[in-house]
Amino acid sequence: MKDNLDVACENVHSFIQDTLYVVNGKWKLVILSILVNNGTKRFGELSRESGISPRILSKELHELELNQLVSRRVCDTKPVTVEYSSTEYAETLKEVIGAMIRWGQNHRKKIKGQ
Amino acid sequence: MKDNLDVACENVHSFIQDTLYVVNGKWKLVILSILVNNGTKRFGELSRESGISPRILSKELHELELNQLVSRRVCDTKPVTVEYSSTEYAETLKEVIGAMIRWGQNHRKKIKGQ
DNA sequence: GTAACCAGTTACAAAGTAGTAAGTAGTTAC
DNA sequence: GTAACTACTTACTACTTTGTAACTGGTTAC
Repeated sequence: MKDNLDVACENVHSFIQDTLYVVNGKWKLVILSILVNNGTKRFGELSRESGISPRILSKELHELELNQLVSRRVCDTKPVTVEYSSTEYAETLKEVIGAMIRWGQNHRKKIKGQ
Repeated sequence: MKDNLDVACENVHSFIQDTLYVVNGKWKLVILSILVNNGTKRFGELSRESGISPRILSKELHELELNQLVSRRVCDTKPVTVEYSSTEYAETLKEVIGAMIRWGQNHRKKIKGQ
């Protein structure tokens, strides 16, 4: 026991909680997966593509920025636009995001088959 | 773009949502990480070790059972005890759980260093 | 000046989530 | 019979999260 994951800590679950604290809610990992996979997006693009309403999107992006997972850049285009990108630190979440994408794909297959 | 994770789907984020739908909330991944890492636990043990109150724990275990991630076994001991184990299907979540544990560890290190 | 586009924000309502505290039910030890 | 242990369940409360709809403020095109 305890060695089936390459971690041998007694309170392994506290690390899970730390991670969940940062990427909590319905949307943060969705936003990050879009930015990490597809690159920079504007506010409106993100809202349309993810289906997140402006209010929520704005809040989530603020929180992601606080945790240095997303960076915001204002462009002086004719109607001002704002670009959001995933940071270098967000790249460290790729493993988590990738694992969740693969599990979701597999799970959908499993559910369909039943 | 789009090839930095080994998935090339337009709506990769919908798979994330599928996964989140199954392991949503503050506690499901914590419970699973305990069962996957430490093996079978009784109801009371799980409650004490995780700090989850009986009400919530009961609810979460029911939902995990519905999704075939946890199995319940009643033992006819003197005061009846109930054993909860992670299922084979839960093993497929190891990648997700492991990734989150490693990220949590790394993140805690990063926060401390700042 | 009116309409349109962008990036939000505000007010409000609804729904979901978590927690506490106490109770139930069955068995056992004294 | 009373207390204690197990595994829950119930009632109630409080808080958080999410959503909708409408509005702000700045710029441009007609």
